[in-house]
Amino acid sequence: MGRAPCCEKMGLKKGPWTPEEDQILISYIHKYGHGNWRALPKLAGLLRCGKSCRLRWINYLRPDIKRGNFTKEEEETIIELHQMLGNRWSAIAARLPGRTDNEIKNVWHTHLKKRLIINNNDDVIVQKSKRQRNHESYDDDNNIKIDDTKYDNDNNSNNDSLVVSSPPQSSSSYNSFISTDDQNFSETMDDQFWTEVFSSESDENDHNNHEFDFTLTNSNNNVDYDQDMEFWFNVFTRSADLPELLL
DNA sequence: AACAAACACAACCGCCGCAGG
DNA sequence: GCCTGCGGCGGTTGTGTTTGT
Repeated sequence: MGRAPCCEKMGLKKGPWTPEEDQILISYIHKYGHGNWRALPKLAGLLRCGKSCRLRWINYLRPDIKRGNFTKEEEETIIELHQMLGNRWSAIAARLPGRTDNEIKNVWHTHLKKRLIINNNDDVIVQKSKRQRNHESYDDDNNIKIDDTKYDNDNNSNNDSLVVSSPPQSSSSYNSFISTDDQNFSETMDDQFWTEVFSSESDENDHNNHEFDFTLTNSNNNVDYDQDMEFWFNVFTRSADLPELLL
């Protein structure tokens, strides 16, 4: 038997904090600080355990917490740091001023993880949520349609994800399983950089399900596959200026 | 409009490492 | 060296909200 949970003690309250409790905690910490979390609730007159007080203060009440949605830059930083540090949320939070480990963890699990997965073959998988799968998605900035995807049936029989194979190191073409609306696709790609879209094929019985193989070339006509994960993430989430990525 | 499914996020749980006795 | 208490951390859950059917 492990140690009993601290909040199971008689009379200690659990669940969401009330504004009154918040105010008591804030006032106490402003006056006396939080030297001893275990003793704090009793001294402050709160029917909470020390852990609960600490969590509430660190994750919600602290004055230096930045509220609101994560910016694109913050999300990219999280992805980068997660590549380096793994699930060390507190270490990641330390590099994102105003954000808490809990918040970052939540964002990762609810947004980022579902959008970006590296499988055993080092393939980059951009996975769509079930809700996303039911809708057509457009990037507000460039109008690229990112729906109508062809899903990888071998690995994802439930059609949950879009698999992008690792770029070949010596081949002159990069085969992608990207499927998109060909008209939107060609309109948004700068011909100077994205010079060719070829061998497109579509299922005659399903006109919403197109598949393209395409070649990526930069302005010097040099194929450039050697991009890091962030690049591919940006490409498939349409969160960056695509042609500039190839410069 | 009602219900179900999916999402978002605050909060809890349990483990671990460290410090002090 | 061992035990205990505490803070900190990461995983998980609970619940309110949003979106889809």
